[in-house]
Amino acid sequence: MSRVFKALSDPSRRRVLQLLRAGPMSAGDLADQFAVSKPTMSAHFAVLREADLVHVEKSGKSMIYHLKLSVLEEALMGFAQTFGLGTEAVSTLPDGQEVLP
Amino acid sequence: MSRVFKALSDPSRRRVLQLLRAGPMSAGDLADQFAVSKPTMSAHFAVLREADLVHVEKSGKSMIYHLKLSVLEEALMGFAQTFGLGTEAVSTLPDGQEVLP
DNA sequence: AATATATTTAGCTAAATATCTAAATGAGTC
DNA sequence: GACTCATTTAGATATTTAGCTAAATATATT
Repeated sequence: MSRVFKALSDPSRRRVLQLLRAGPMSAGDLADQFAVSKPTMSAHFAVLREADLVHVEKSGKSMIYHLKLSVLEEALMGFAQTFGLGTEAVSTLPDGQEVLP
Repeated sequence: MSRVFKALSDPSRRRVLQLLRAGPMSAGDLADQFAVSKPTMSAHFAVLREADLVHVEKSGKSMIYHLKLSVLEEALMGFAQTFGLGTEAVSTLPDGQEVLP
């Protein structure tokens, strides 16, 4: 849990996760989106791996990173729930309409 | 946002927030729940203040800390939402039953 | 086998963090 | 005003972090 929040405490790492939302991406393609050196990004990837927020698949000479959305969800929502957050029934019905008893 | 996640990345600080869920508490009473020195806890409190997760009220010679649940909620759920998390309509209806169109 | 490409590891610096003890500040109390 | 209690600040040290360049590793390609 600490590792997840630590991972999320850096804007670059949060952006990596956002990029991976759209689908798996190689380390190089990810790194190209950032202004820092590739070794620096590699270190960020390592932090995300240690937090188990991504999973890597080897493909030829590339490393393909995948977002582990379920892990993010579990950590974020699990923690939120310990504060009673995130589980209130929020209506998605048109305004004024209700589910009848 | 970074500051919030940084604040949440420490177990002691997360526990401080949990303790404050039950209601406001003084710095000393909070610190008594932990094995580290008071100055160390004071530093943790400062991190929580900088993340705007708590607010402090002076009372006599004590400092009373309050949880800012709304700030925690905004940060946590706001971030979750950028991943499509936390807003899925989770049915609270009896199994098999549905809202008709 | 030599070369090229993709990524990580090594080794470094600078800055931030967590911890401590001792000292300073602030607010009641005698 | 002197004393006590609650908390924070100062100063020291050890660890971690983010960043860099240069080197190493692994896989393809020629």
